[in-house]
Amino acid sequence: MAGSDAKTPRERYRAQVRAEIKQHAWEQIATAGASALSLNAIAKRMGVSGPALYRYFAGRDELITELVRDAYRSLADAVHTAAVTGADPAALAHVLRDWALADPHRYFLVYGTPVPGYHAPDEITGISQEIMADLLTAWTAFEPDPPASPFAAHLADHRDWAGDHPAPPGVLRRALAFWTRLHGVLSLELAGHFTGMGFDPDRLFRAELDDLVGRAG
Amino acid sequence: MAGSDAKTPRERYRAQVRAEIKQHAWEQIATAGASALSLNAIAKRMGVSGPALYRYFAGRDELITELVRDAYRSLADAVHTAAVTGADPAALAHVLRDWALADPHRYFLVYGTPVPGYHAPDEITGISQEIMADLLTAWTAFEPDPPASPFAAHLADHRDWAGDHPAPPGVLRRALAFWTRLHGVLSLELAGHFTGMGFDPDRLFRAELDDLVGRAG
DNA sequence: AAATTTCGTTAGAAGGTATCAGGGAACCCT
DNA sequence: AGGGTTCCCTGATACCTTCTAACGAAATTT
Repeated sequence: MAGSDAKTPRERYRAQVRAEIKQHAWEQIATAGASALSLNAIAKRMGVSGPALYRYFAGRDELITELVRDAYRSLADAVHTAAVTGADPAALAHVLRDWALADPHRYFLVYGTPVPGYHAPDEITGISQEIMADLLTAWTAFEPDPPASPFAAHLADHRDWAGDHPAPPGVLRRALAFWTRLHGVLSLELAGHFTGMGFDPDRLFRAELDDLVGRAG
Repeated sequence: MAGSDAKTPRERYRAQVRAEIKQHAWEQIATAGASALSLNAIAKRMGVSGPALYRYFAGRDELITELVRDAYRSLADAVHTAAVTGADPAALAHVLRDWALADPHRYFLVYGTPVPGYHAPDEITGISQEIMADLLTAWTAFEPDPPASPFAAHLADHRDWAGDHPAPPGVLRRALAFWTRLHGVLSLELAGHFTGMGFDPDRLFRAELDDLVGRAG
């Protein structure tokens, strides 16, 4: 967990209660989604009264923001763990898919419909860049210099999202397609848009992945 | 609008009020998203008291379900209008993109994070098949017999979603990729995940589209 | 030991969904 | 045209939600 090494007992207690609140929040989210998250219900389940939670989170929004951050962090860690052991893009794709299927609501918390007034803090864009960096590295190792294209050139001219990663234009293009295409399949699958269509979502995911890595889809 | 040809004055009045409620609902959704939709606020803006709306909709859920249905219908009509005038897949893609950009919250109502207990009624799956049929027809005209693949064969064996459309396996594969890839780009763009990344989302959309129709991406 | 900070409580405002009882208007039928 | 019926709207009510404010108790610091 994050920053549980506190000095004073008060801070330790505080961190522990915050963690407990978040855990209950995750359980609620996993059950009924983020929109059903209720501070009151969490308080009731913790055996304390509603307003008590406001000592630990400024409000529902701050709690959700923290959960989004944790979810991003969790995904970035999963991807990074695989990346440092030399995983190729296909392996990273399955890490992503496994992470998404493990808790669909968590995936939607990160990549789903944006909350009305919510705006991602800078820390989250930083985590997003971490994921992108691992993706770019894996793609560079897998296919050092993919064919260029006008759009790839455009990406090379607007590479804010790539940080200072030295990936060539073709790799930027590959990593971006990797992200958007797999998200397209995953989000539709998790949202249930494939149910009743008959085919196997896992095979679609693999087919799209095969397309990305150059094999026959 | 739908079904405004009623016999009795009572039914005409009823249909008109329902339409007015839905219009206010759309304004609210376009402003702050579906989660911010409030029956009370609609009633207030219409100059009537809260419970009055329950004569016209059983509750918030039924209103949202109706809005989802209307949104689906709107997209299907937009696609179909283009399809019957001989639009190719690229033109249909831009119809989809224009429809999505015209009201992002409406797009998320259809393809966004699913509502907790909500399950799509059969009518909606029917509309979804209409869209698919237009897609399959356009792809068949554009590329009558794309190369086969193991996954395309799987699709041909599980073609519930294609109704009785006679599209060959390769076309099924094309139409599915068309849907998932464009949704991947669009949903991430509309959710704001590209803001701050630097590149032009429209160019990414076109690049993915070029990839789909066989041109160099 | 005293002062201060922190915590959790109850009370309450503001707003939401949804149900119910009743009055009154509108419609339908005779 | 009048009588009966049906439908619509309102206000009251119950039960949620987030969130603020004020108070008392407990723990930490001085």
